[in-house]
Amino acid sequence: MVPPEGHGGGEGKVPEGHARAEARLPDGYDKYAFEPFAVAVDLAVFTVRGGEMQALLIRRGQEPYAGRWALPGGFVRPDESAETAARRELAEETGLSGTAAAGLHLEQLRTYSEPGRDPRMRVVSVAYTALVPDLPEPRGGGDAAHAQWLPLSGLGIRAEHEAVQAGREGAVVDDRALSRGTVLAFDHDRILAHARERVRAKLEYTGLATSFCPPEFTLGELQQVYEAVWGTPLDRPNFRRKVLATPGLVEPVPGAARLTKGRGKPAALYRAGGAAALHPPLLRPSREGRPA
Amino acid sequence: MVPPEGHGGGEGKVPEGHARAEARLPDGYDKYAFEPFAVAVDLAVFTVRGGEMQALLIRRGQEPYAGRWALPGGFVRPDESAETAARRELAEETGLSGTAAAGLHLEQLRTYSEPGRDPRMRVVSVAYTALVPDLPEPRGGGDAAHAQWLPLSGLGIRAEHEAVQAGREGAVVDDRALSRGTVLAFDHDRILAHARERVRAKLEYTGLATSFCPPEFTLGELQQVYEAVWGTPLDRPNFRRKVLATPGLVEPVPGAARLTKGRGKPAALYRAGGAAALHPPLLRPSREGRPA
DNA sequence: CCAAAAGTGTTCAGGGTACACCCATGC
DNA sequence: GCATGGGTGTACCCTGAACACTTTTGG
Repeated sequence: MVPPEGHGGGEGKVPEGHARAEARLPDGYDKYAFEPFAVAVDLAVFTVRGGEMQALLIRRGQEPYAGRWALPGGFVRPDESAETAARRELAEETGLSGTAAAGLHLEQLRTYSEPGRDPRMRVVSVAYTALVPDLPEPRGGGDAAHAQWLPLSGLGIRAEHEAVQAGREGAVVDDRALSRGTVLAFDHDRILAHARERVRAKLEYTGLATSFCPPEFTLGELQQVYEAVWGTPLDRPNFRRKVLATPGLVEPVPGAARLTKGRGKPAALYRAGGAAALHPPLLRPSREGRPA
Repeated sequence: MVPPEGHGGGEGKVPEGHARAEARLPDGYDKYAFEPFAVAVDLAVFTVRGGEMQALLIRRGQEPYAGRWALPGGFVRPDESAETAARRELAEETGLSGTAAAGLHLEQLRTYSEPGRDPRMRVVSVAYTALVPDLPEPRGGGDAAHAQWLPLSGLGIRAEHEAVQAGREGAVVDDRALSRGTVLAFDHDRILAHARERVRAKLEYTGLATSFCPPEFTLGELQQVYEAVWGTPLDRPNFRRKVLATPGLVEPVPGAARLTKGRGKPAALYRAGGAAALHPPLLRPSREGRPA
């Protein structure tokens, strides 16, 4: 912050830059005195389909990285925040209406600003993670049907324990050891890997898993979300008890019940609870070291 | 990302903007076709002194917000990443040499991009959190001695449970209910509150607390860090056992021992362990709801 | 000898894991 | 009836909380 002044000292720390620096007013500032940064948003949109996590990706038509998959995204417009831009892109890319997209979970992940990450110009990208339920036909409704769900397993995104082996021991996964190769355009492998790790971790201590579910869901469906994201089978009785014992995670829909796959006993329905933070957390099992 | 192309579709989604948009080349792009964004870094630098968390702040000398405290920070230069810029600013502001500052914990917090956050122009700020030990004289060694440590308790930064009361129930504190008023310049109250909450949370499941300690420290000192950050007294025997039972948190310095305040039994010395992630986590007690 | 800080031992309750068992529905 | 998924009960283990106690230093 504190643009032209530097900070407190008052010696006008404007970056010298190779920019079109005109007169740098001593008491004012010149909007165009800096090397231009483009500010964009990138979206890591996840869903759970067919028992595994999938990401919404876009096939690039032009250089650089023509033909490669990339994260959806776009520029931040002059009058909007990155958050707003991300929400707008999310609605466009999922093909949902603005009001429908407003209910989706959207969360800032982190910002990627390495100078060389786009070969054409300096682009600073604020990455967001979005979680959507398994929509019937989630692609862009109109012409932008180039968006597609792809399972993470086919994208060289490593599971955490593999990455930990590749890197050093108990690192919190800020590393780039998470993506096996360069499958996606730009640094999107890294972004997607970071986003996936964040989601995996957040399922433990937040009610995030319900964002993958439709408005009303059964505990079996919720368990499938956990199992898909963590890649671990869970004990059904214990899962059930933990979820119901966690205040604010889910709340029952009074009389409702539904069959799951045409088979078995009809299951009670639940809605997402209001609480975002879970106490106690719902820990995933094993994690190299202690048993289960 | 994917600057001038939009994404895959190929319809050149360049933001229209009130910008100096000249000819928008269909296959190329114009670096200056966008409203200029300034990209800056803001630093929330914390230490533990006198039994409480303190932040490094700077007194602003000019408008806007002249006379108010602000977070240290500065612009990202054309050839550096936000990470590099943050590291550079951290070294400048703490007065440490580059090599000494390289050892400090520095971590990206999140990015603030609301259009009106700086009244003068559009500034997108990537905020970082830094943790430093209680340095003897941590201010800028030279002329920039305007940086000062201030206890958070005097800045209207709420504790988590207060913020939770103010907001809704178990929210994960992405709210602005964390800062009581507007004490700092710009949106720095909010940034500082977010940073503090992150540090508090991260102490539970990472080895971050050692970043507040000198290279060699006693378990008593480490415990004081936890107690200061969480604002809760901890049971010494249990703390001791947990820390020593957590692989990679600390490692003993073979023969060393030191007195703590001239009094009592000399304590064994420890170094920070290599592990960043703790299993099992070191949970803080109570947290409104379950006892302790 | 006393105060202060470090370090050890022990008890006890709650929560997590594992697993056995019963219920309801479609075919 | 049988397969499939939903739901309940229970025994055991282990961690974490509480607290009593010993050790080593300076005054």
